[in-house]
Amino acid sequence: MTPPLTGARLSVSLAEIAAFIALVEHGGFTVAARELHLSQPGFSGRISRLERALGVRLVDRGVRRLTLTAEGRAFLPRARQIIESYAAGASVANG
Amino acid sequence: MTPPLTGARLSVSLAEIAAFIALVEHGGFTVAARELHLSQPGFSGRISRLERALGVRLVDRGVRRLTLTAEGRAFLPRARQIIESYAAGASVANG
DNA sequence: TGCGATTACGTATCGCGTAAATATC
DNA sequence: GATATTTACGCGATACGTAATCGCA
Repeated sequence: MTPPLTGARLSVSLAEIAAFIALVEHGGFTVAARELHLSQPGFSGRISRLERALGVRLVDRGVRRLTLTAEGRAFLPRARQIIESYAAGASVANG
Repeated sequence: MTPPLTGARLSVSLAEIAAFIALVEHGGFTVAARELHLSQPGFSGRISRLERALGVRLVDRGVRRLTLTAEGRAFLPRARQIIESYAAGASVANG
């Protein structure tokens, strides 16, 4: 019925998951934030909230080139699935 | 990159999507609310916010037996996919 | 009339922006 | 020393619970 969700919270919003994808695709907080029309601290907050909800670090900070943790790499395809499913559901819902 | 998302908002939380699934599985607001340890108005709010974010009605109110709208039926399998993907991603993330 | 869902409303929490601080190279 | 991210902090918005109301059979 309801899957295990080992320690993870459901308080996550799709905006936070989309932010993580954007972060990876743009290769940095600054660019991704600009792309999402968000301030840098606001964007950083979204990533932090996602990590806190998952109880795990997704990205390695302080490196010139952005790198994901092992958990981040593992989570990325799932994140894409989530957004894809939602987009499909939304388009089916309102035409 | 970022899918179309026709009019739908990303402000949706997974808790709201899970609420929709619980509503269907338990067949009513009252039971589903109790099952999620939420007050009835709180639960009703979650469903309303999801509908507002999608810009579409998911359930037919005022009917003795709970019935979904066509959009609700279409959205349901996507909702399940979303929660499934998140559960998979979360378990992969923190073991 | 009775049960189920919504509305009203107060409160606590959250989310984001501006400004300041910190860290890495 | 410059660029990139986090922290501090304040304000506006959101989410939930309690209480009251509405609606349908």
